[in-house]
Amino acid sequence: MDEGAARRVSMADVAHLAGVSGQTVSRVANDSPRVDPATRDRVRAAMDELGYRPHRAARALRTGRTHTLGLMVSTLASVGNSRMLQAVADAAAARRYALVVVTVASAGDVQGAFTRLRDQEVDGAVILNEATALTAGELPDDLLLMVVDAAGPVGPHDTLHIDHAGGARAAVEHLLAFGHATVHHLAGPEGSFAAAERERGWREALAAASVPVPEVLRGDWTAASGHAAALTLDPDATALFTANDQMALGALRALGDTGRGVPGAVSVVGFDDIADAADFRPPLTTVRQDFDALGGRAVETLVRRIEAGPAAGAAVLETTLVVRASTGPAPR
Amino acid sequence: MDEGAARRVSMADVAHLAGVSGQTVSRVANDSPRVDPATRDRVRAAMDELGYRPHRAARALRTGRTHTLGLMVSTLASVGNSRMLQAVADAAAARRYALVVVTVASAGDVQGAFTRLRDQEVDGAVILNEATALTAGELPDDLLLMVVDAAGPVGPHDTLHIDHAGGARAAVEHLLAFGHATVHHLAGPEGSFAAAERERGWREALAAASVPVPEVLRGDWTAASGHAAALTLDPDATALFTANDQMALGALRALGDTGRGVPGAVSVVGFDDIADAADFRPPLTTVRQDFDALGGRAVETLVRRIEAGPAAGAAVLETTLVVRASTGPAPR
DNA sequence: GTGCGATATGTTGACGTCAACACCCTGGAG
DNA sequence: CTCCAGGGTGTTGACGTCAACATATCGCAC
Repeated sequence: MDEGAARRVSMADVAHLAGVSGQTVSRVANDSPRVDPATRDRVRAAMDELGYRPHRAARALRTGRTHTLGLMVSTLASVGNSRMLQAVADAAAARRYALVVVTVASAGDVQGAFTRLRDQEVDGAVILNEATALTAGELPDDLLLMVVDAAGPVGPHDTLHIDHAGGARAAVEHLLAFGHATVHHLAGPEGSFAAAERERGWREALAAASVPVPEVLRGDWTAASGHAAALTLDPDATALFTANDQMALGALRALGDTGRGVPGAVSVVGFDDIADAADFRPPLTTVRQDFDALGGRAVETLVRRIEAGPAAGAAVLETTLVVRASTGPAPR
Repeated sequence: MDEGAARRVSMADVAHLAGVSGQTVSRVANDSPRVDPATRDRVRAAMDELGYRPHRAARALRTGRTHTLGLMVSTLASVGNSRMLQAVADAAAARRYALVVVTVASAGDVQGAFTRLRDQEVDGAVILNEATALTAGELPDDLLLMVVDAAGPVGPHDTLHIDHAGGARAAVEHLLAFGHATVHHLAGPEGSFAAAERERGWREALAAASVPVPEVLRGDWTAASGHAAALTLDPDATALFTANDQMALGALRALGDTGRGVPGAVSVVGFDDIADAADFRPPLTTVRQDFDALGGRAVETLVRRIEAGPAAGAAVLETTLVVRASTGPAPR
């Protein structure tokens, strides 16, 4: 009776022990209501006794669904992306979906990344549109996608994004309220939706206040690029809005090294509110985006599509301004 | 002939088009040598024409292997963990393995996390032993694991870790060479292997130099905890080794706020060399660990075990000291 | 007592793949 | 000419699950 090799426990084993058919075990495993409570208990007991766990692959083969989500991201080096990943991972786990991560090394690798998603047989995927600058034409329509950081519904896909522009406006208005003549901007890389939106919000706020619009500085989200860009900042500038916190870190160093105190000489506002921002010197005033809500919402929408069906839409999440010590009145 | 619903392309379809049996298609798909080159070309052409992709689930069902790796991690909020994830994801992708991420929310959730890994039917998993403080007793032996940051082979499992102690020694020796009377230490949380090892290296280096060992400060890897701990630093301290860069960031702020210049009054060394460290104020001297090598090595070993077989071992990777501007001579 | 609906359970087969085995050829040795 | 080796290919069946259909049982209305 006792087989040498430990064989996997299958439904048939459970069925045999519980004295029912395999189909009934299947029904119990899938919470079908069509099972007598007494039978259900008996089957459950047999499952526990044998340590039964359903076989994902077999289930996937039969049903065509893998109960797996994908996450496509360009890099995990940026803190924002890491936070998103964590949020998406948690949200997926809460819904008992697995999460596979696909990184897209270069812009030319986007189609390869989609192929990898298809190979994984994911039921759906969250696309972090950061730096990959996807156009509708690049998005396949044979995959169920939730595109984070795209302007509106892209083809048949849902989209979701933070209100980058609104957050940027709030940052600029905060600075203008301190009496600064204008606000300079250290933008993110070209081709990034988030960078473009934040820049747009900055422009709008300046325009609304009828204030001159300085030339834009540009970085690539890294602290190093922020440092380099800030070294070229107009000597007369008194207020700087950087498109993310890490570039703000670099800017703070550049300003410090050139003898311009923050916020004494120059006020600085970042974007993201990464965990470290409160410990920058000085602690950074920044625009907080709620990564957990973003990731949760993305997964929620995706799962609803998987399990229910169509209805593409777009959603926008609000930001909040977190005021710390890097902003103050304009020097007189 | 033309079915309404788009049905998946299977081996049978390819076989039919190429005029061979399904088995021959299978052989081509798996690079079996037992196929006539002409036949192989014909099958390949048919695959391309139909857009055939093998069905992972069916393959997994048949072979019992999913070609999927797991990564278990406590949190992705720390930059080090994110970097590891990225490295592991890239290494797995290079070997055409999928990667599923499992986060373990609390210490009590460890077994739940293993269950999730089993449910995913992973062929093997990389365990980042950060903060979860796994003991051998907690590690299941029905999963193939590669434990990163464990002392030696754990049960049947391979292990791998950075030479934390060696890196710490190098940091301390660097500071002592500047003439500091001793070096204080801001350690990581209790129960963390990395934190314990770094602390050990610090102690060893002090002992080797016959220098007094100050009381240890302790944080939880976050910048905020580093700030709080550093506020309690001995006023006479002139050198501080923090167990990671993010705590160093907090410490830099605390020192700055209490009027102690770095490196004028106090020299500081971190650990990790995160991307931002070069833009701290001042740029941080730190111990670099090569996350890419670590992740690559972990995956490489794991895959070899999966595809070849046993032979548990342990490996240690070296660190390098990166000297920047946060360290200097002891004040006289 | 008959008929019928509702509920509970069982039977069959197929999802796509690949291992094991069976078979057919070709060519060379004896 | 026979036999055999070995390469190339086909046939069969099973992995574990679940949808569809079939069957059994019960209660109740007529």
